[in-house]
Order: sequence, then structure tokens, then C-alpha cells
Amino acid sequence: MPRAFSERDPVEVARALLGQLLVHQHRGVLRVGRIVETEAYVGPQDLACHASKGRTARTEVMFGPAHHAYVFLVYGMHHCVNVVTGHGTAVLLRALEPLEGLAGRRTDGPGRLTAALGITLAHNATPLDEPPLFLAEGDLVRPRDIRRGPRIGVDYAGAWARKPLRFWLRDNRYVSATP
DNA sequence: GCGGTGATAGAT
DNA sequence: TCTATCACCGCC
Repeated sequence: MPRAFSERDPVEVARALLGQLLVHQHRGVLRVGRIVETEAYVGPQDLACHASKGRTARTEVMFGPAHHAYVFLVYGMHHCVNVVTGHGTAVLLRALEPLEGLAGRRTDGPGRLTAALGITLAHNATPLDEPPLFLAEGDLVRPRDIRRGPRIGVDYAGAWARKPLRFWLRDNRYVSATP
């Protein structure tokens, strides 16, 4: 995918990423999943978005060029990967449909997704249009097959927690469980 | 439902 | 330096 893909409003990108492929190439091993669930984090004003802390060492990548990876560690053990859409915005990848190199691995949920593909903090700030970690063109998704609802795990964000910024493919078995 | 785990940000 | 907090997950 070209970098221009991610140089758009994060909500548009969150929808457009559904059906696209996330690929990780590591020491000759190829792992590929189809993106089936995303969440938009829409900028410094969004209290659920890490960029609401302003520009810090951690959030700086979100203010850099679009189409780069923002990877962070939560709860001391789980990595989460985002597609940076610039200006302090990003799209969290929450679930994949396994396509290649993922036999027997669960890819529903942001922590399981990164564990299955082998994504770590080493991938933070890397461009997503070249190996080892990149986005590739998948299939076209019909707008009617996209569902939306509140984001997961951000209850602390008040009214921002209730905004429908989570997107997923209707009836897809790999979408993570809804609380 | 509960707690592990370590990076981060802000306080001290 | 210390401490609270956390875009989760597996097991109870």
C-alpha cells in the first residue's frame, strides 16, 4: 500500500483498513493476516488517544509521517500496533483473519494479533510500506458489511469512550469478543 | 471476577 | 527516585 493511503482522516483510514493485509517478514518466515477490526484514535483532543498527553517521547511517532507503525506495550506484557495517520492520530489494529504462517495462532484481539505476527517495540516508528512489517492490498469491502461501535477498554476517557470509533467486518468470526 | 507485568508520565 | 496507571489476556 502507498503511504498516501494513511494520509487521511483516521476514521476514513480505520474503515479503509478493513480487508487489507498486514504482513510480517522475519528471517524468511512470512506471516499474513487480513484486517477485520480497527479503532480510530482521533487526536490530542481525544482523551482515549495517547496523543492527548501531548508530544512526548512515546507519542512523538503519532505526530510524525503517516503510514508508520506506532507500537506500545500495555500491562507489561501485551503489544499493540497502530497505523499512524499523522497529527497525533492513529488506527489501532484489533483483529486479523489468519491467511498465512499463522496456523494454530489466535489473531483476535490487539495483544494476540501482535504476539501471533511477532510484532514488538522494535517495530515502533518503522514505515509500513516496506519489510519487515508492511500493509498490502487485500480485498474490497462493501460499506454495508462494516459495523461500528464504541472502542474497547477506554472507559476512563469519559464521553470519548462512547463515541463509535471501533469498526469491524460484519459476521466475521475473527473479530474480538465484545464486552 | 482477578491479577501479572514493565514502560510511561507526572509527582516528589 | 517513587508511584499510579494502563488501547490486554488467561485463568479462576
